[in-house]
Amino acid sequence: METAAAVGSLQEVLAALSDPVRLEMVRRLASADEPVACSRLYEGVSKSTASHHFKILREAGVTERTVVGGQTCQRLRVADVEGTYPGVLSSIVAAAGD
Amino acid sequence: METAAAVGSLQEVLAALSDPVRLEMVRRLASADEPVACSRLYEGVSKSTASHHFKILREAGVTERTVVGGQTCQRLRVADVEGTYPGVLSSIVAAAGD
DNA sequence: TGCTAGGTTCGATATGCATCAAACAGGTGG
DNA sequence: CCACCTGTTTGATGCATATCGAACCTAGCA
Repeated sequence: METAAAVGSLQEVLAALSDPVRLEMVRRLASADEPVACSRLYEGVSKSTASHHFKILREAGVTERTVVGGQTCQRLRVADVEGTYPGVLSSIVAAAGD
Repeated sequence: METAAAVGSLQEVLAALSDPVRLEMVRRLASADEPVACSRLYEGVSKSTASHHFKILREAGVTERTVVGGQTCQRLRVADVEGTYPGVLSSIVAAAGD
């Protein structure tokens, strides 16, 4: 199982996904299927707010911070979350994807 | 599709399920698979708080209020929610069920 | 007609959280 | 070395919401 942090509690994961800004971030990460630069993941909020949301997602174990070519990126921990709560992340992303 | 109210937005549903008290209510409703009297659905909070949570769940379209033999009961709208957001409710309940 | 039991509604409180601007940090490229 | 670009941290602020007690409603029942 990867390495670092474990996926958070189901409550944490659901709370993380229940915010519109964060759900959109996750949706974009899921459709990209690779690490994405922070700045590509949000619109309409300030970067400090976005950074706050990144932290929530990270602490819930839904995303991970990686650095790709000097760029700070976020990666969706699909396998870890699906392994812990099968179907939860995928069905939510599918439902959000319209 | 039943009749009355539509299932709420995905955000509403996730927000409804992200509270521990409400998730437990849903978990009990799911395992019972039939309408359950309000008083059987919670512990540790006052009845006014519980009623507040019932309202949130109802407004999210997750549950429905029915009266069975003079008893006010809550029913999980499994089919409606699954029809709107396939897999979301079932996978969350499964994950919560440990 | 009361009486009781189970839910709901009403304020009131308090904690949480989303949001922002400003200051900070760490690379990259002139 | 110095600006610049990106993301994070730090307060501060305001709104949302979880919580409670008390009052209210509504059936059933004696």
